[in-house]
Amino acid sequence: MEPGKAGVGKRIAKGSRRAARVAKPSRSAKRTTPAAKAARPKLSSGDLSHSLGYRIRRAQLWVFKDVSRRLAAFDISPAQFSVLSLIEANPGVNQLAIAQSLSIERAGLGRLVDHLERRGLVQRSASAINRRYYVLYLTEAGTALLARLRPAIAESEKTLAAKIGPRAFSELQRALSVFLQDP
Amino acid sequence: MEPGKAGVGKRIAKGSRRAARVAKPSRSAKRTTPAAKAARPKLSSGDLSHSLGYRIRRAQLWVFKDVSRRLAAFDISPAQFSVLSLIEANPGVNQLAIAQSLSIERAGLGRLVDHLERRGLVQRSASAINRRYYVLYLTEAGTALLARLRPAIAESEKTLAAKIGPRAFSELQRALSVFLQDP
DNA sequence: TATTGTTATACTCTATAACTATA
DNA sequence: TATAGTTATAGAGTATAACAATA
Repeated sequence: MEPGKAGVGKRIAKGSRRAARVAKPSRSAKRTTPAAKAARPKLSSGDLSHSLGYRIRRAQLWVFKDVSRRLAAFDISPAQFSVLSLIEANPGVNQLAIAQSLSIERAGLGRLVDHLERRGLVQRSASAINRRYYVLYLTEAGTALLARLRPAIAESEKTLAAKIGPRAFSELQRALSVFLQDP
Repeated sequence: MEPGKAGVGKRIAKGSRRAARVAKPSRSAKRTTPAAKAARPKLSSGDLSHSLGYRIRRAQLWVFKDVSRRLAAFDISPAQFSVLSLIEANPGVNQLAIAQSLSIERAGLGRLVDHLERRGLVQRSASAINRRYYVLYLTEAGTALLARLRPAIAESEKTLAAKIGPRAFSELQRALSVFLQDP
């Protein structure tokens, strides 16, 4: 069958009014279902659930959702936490080294550090020996915040370990350690 | 130390010319380093490498990079592959069921299905019994493409298994299976 | 009134590319 | 010529919010 055949691609504009957007504040949405969601017949996941990529994505969704929720109490994202941790472990690093270590684009990392600097968590100063570099340090505020973030991360892991069992948790940690080497 | 003190936040506009953007086509960039990248001293990852979230992200980077590269040969993303797989395993599903099963927003899924429909891989037709529904089926082209995608995924997993060892691979699969249950 | 799907908006990530300043 | 960093841009993904059609 060729692409674009047999009724495929019809979809007559079902609601083509636009540009209304009056921002009516009342009638606050609740478009996520309360119940009647459990009453739906579950989908077969087919081969998908056997694929490693799918499983890793499920794991990431689970773990990141919980970690993000806990870090959000400090207005910090997982990526920001990683950067703070790396700066603390390597005082005076430059931005490119962090970007490469975390597999983040240097442009994106620059914006991220901008934000941390504006919040007074990171000090960015020009290197004396090579003026192309910015060297990064945690401020006292950054060090203090990081000390409060770590227990939040630990709480998250403890919760997961309790949910899946400490044995399964440590096996998971061990199995994932193969990815810590170079990419 | 308060935020915004002691030289923090200075950053004197180091290159404030903008709006040049002439799109000179020659001199094609090569801004990623050829060598001299191995010569850099490696960063200490500090506590970060012990955190589960960090390990899962490393794993995801590794696996998705390889899978994406292989699927890109068919101009398909991992998310599109998942949707095609789910439609094949559940002919006649509606969009919301897929979105919930994959933890994708329904708005984003709509755009994704739009794309697959335009390529003639998915047929989207109105349900006869409930006219709010679109029911989704793979076209013959979609079925045929999926049959060619699966070996690409299998190749990727085989490559990883060879790299880390079949024992480590199956332990990884088993350890990750705890996330297949409900979130 | 609740549900399915679409559209719009915004914000983040990612990936490129071009540019400045420096080496 | 190569490197560190910034800026701009475009594409995805995510998260809301509003809306139409339908139940």
